[in-house]
Amino acid sequence: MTLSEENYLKAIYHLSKDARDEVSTNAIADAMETKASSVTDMVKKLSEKKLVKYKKYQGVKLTEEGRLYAVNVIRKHRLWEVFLVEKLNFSWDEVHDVAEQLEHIKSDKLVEELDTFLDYPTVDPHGDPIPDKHGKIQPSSKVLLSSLKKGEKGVCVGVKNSSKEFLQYLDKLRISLGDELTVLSREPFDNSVLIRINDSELNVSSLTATNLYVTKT
Amino acid sequence: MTLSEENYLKAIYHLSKDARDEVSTNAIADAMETKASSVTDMVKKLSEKKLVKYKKYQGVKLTEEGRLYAVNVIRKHRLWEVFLVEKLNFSWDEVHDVAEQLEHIKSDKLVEELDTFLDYPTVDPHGDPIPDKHGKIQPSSKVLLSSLKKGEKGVCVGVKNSSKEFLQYLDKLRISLGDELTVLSREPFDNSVLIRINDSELNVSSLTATNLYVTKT
DNA sequence: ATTAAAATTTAGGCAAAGCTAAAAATTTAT
DNA sequence: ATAAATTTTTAGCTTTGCCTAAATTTTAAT
Repeated sequence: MTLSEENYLKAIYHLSKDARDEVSTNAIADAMETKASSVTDMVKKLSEKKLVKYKKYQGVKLTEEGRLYAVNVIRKHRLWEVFLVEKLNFSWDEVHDVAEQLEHIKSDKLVEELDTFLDYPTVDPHGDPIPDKHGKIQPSSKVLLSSLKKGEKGVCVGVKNSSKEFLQYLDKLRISLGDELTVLSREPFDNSVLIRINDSELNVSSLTATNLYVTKT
Repeated sequence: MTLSEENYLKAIYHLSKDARDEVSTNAIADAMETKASSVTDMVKKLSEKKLVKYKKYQGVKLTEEGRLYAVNVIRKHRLWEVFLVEKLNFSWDEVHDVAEQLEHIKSDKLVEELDTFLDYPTVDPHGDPIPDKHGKIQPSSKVLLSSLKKGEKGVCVGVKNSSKEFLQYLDKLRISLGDELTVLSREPFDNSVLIRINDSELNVSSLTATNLYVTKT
């Protein structure tokens, strides 16, 4: 399996929220920053390999084999992200490009040993679930901070908008990955949220609260 | 820089023990398991990029820039080997293929953080020196067990012949990487060596002693 | 129901990196 | 010193993955 084929499978997987719906050529081209004609070429190739189901002009859909392959690449990507953040001092926003390369390294032993070394993590640094080696995925449990009710607690696991500005703003607020927080109150007027975090109280704007993911605890 | 270019630079580096001598097209082709004509093509390309010095029919030689690039790939390869052996339970003979892939991952931060995480190792699991980030290499200090004199001590750091048979034989003798040993006596008749290792005495054949690297301590 | 617009595919090309076979240069051997 | 053998290069072809432009199909609009 080539690097390019793996990237196509991954893109198709991410584009099909629902396993039954078909993904359009243009959607894939946009996601991969390539041209529709290139997508058509590759999709034919993947189709011959029985990794996708494809009918001209009708869009494309992963076969079970293709899905498993894609999920395995995602498993590797997310395990490497955990490694980078927990062991090599990378921050949330720095991991993506490197994990994008590491996910293509081929070695089953490597993946399983890495999983063991990291103590079998279940979510990556963005709060997304890590598929197990059989391709099973726990449904994501992350929710937006804005959806927590008064009194509920959570742990910061990721951001929706990962722009540099937002990440730097979070740094300024001293909010970082893994921090625990409690919702003290919510302000109906402007939808801002008062939270307790790192032993101090902080009022978070609606915009911030709708861009910060937490897992309820 | 493409993966293929990196592999050529690395091969040329390994083939030129002496920085001044020129490496032949055929030697590169053999080392890389490719054809001489392919080598000629690539060498022209590297020459245009000023990474090698090349004159038709005269062989090829790394420029300083090319040498630095090659050494950096080797640095990454050896750091990953240390990681695989020390953190992920790989054995000496399993690391090569995976390190061969990992050495091409592009991220300066990754390399420096990995170096820190591993506590700045100076040799890889085969006893070969790890270049520093400026391309400086400590001369290798590994010697063959057969060269140690009576009373000298060393640490096992690698093998000359890395055949499966030999590695399995070492396992059977309970000799493994990092073990300390002392030469108790040498037998002039058959060049075998009596050593103390892991709190027991062991007589090692000449063939074994000439295939096992140690660093003197 | 046509026609216009949008999406998709086909056709034809390009660059990278490899190959084989033939030509050219160099080295070795008589 | 010349011929034979070896090494290296050139020429031309292949595959992968991408591109543009043109053709085709599907979808949307009147």
